[in-house]
Amino acid sequence: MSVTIKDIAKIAGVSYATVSRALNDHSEVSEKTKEKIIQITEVMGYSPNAIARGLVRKNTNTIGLLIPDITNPYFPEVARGVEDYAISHGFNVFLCNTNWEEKKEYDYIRVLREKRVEGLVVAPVSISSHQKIEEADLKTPVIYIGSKSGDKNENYVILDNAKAAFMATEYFIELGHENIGFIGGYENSSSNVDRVKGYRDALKKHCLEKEINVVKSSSYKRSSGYALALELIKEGRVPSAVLAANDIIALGVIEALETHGYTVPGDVSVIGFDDILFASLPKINLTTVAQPKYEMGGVAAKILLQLIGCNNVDGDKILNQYIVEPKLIIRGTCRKK
Amino acid sequence: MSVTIKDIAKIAGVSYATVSRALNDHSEVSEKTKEKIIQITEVMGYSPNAIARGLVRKNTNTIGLLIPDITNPYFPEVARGVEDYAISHGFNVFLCNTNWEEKKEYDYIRVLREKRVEGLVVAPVSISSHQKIEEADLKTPVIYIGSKSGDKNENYVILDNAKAAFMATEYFIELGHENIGFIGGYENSSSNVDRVKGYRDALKKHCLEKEINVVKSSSYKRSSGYALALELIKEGRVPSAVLAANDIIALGVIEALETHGYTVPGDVSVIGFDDILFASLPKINLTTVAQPKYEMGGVAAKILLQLIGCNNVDGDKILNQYIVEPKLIIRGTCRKK
DNA sequence: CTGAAAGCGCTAACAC
DNA sequence: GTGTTAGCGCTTTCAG
Repeated sequence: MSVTIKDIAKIAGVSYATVSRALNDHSEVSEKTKEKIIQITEVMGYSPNAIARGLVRKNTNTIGLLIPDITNPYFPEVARGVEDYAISHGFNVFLCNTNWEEKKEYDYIRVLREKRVEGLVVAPVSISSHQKIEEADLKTPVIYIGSKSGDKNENYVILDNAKAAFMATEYFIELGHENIGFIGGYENSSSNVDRVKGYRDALKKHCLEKEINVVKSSSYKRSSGYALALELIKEGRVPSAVLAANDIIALGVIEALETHGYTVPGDVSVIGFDDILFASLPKINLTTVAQPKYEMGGVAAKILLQLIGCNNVDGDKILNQYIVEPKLIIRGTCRKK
Repeated sequence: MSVTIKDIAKIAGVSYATVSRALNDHSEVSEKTKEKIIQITEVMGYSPNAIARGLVRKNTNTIGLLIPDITNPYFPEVARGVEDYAISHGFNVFLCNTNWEEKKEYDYIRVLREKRVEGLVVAPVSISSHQKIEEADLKTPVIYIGSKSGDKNENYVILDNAKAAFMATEYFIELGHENIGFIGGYENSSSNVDRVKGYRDALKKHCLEKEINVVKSSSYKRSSGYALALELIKEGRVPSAVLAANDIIALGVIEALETHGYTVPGDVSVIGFDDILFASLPKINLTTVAQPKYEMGGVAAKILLQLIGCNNVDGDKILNQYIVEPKLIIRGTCRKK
């Protein structure tokens, strides 16, 4: 098959241990033989077999990245962050899209384990993913992005979701809104729970809680935002402001509203989460709670590599539980009531 | 370290070959021992070592996917297509984002080769990627998405770009436009070249070629569309219609135009390529040439698996050079001149 | 500085 | 049915 270390040893007239040493830049090889070997290596188009090397060295220099929806611009941005950090520290990343399916997530975890990735950064499908991963007993560090289960020993990087929702809701209130709804993603996702909490706390603080507040959840998709908003319209209880659990849901909400005679922000104000690239388009101009996506990915990768024990990790140690401050980006989808 | 086949053999009181056979479902193992082994396997949390298996079987059941910009919604959609097909046929995919950098692409090819992926689907950074990959002499099948070099033996799935651009340009002409510009991506990308050709052919056919047609190219990014449109504005030669090489460029063009006092489609009509998800938002409502992204990914994966010799491949054989028919999606960014 | 040899975890003949 | 053994391509002692 492909050329091996033995082939090149034969040609160079040395033992294949020497070839190995030369290729791995061990100091105890004479410059002369090293050069010779490297040259042969090149003419023969030798490519080291990472599989074989991994077997003896017991490492793969690979981490896994589990993402639920590569189609939501939030995640590619995060992925770029972890990838860039990992690559620049000698690790490759195996990016897997779980498509919001628990089974797919589970299958990937199994496969990645078999492939002996040295760590996992996971943006879980749901809160139960944490337990599932715990049970899988990977023996390999795991860091969560955007989700936490409450386990004290868990590693995560996450937006301060409660605070973020609180901020956004208070902003609505400052604008004079009293009937504020929340349209969420997966009801049992960690961030959804925290965002509902922040939203409720803000209402409570301003004594706006008596209202029959609308809180709906289904999934983190545009279609779901659309469908939920449609329900509201049909039920005749469209609030004057809605906080959506992410930008694409917000986009779906706006779409439903506008195709049914409501104007945004004229009739209803909308705030999203994430600040995806498309939120800033003049025509979209969505008010939203920003997350430093790329940076969060980088931080997650850094923490993971720390955990793996990669000593290349640059700069100071980071805490294993990293909470990001939210930032409200005020654009054009909100208006004074 | 982690539990191996030998550990479980010892406990089961059999040779480790038997364990291997049981785990791989070879028929020549008694049901009884098989069951026993599988049970031990579970209590001990055994996970087969894909590295070791790969070494002896000489396969990895993994393909590589090179994508230039995971941040452009076009590519995640394609990626999902290849991933879904690959997964359902027993292959995993190593998704790599080259970020439009030749070096990164090159590095990934090297790494993927070392990891012994069994095939590559690549959406190249530029036309020179083909040669580079050719020279790398992977000994592994490669299929290109959205790009071809002219090499007759090459495998690809691609939109009929010339036809697509021709269609779009003729549509402009039907609407009465005579001053039509083209704002491209990378000048030396295969699709850009073909699209310029289609655009020029359409102008030629309708004797509109004498005009000093604007053809500008830089990169497949929104910022580049914005910058190029800005140039046009400053040079005072804004056409009445512009064909953009993809949707995010189109979005950038529209953004530049609208923030400088032009209206779309009032003053200038715009057509993009790809029909990304966001193009269909009512507020964007971009007229565009659609590509069946997900399907193209699936087809690419299918062809690649055929090439690899995976006999699971379902249905009929597909040609190794698959050209997709373009489809013009007429929405709201074009108007009669 | 270099060679010989063991062994990483597993599969696949080949025996019995 | 099951055990024995060689070996996948490489790194790494241990000698010399």
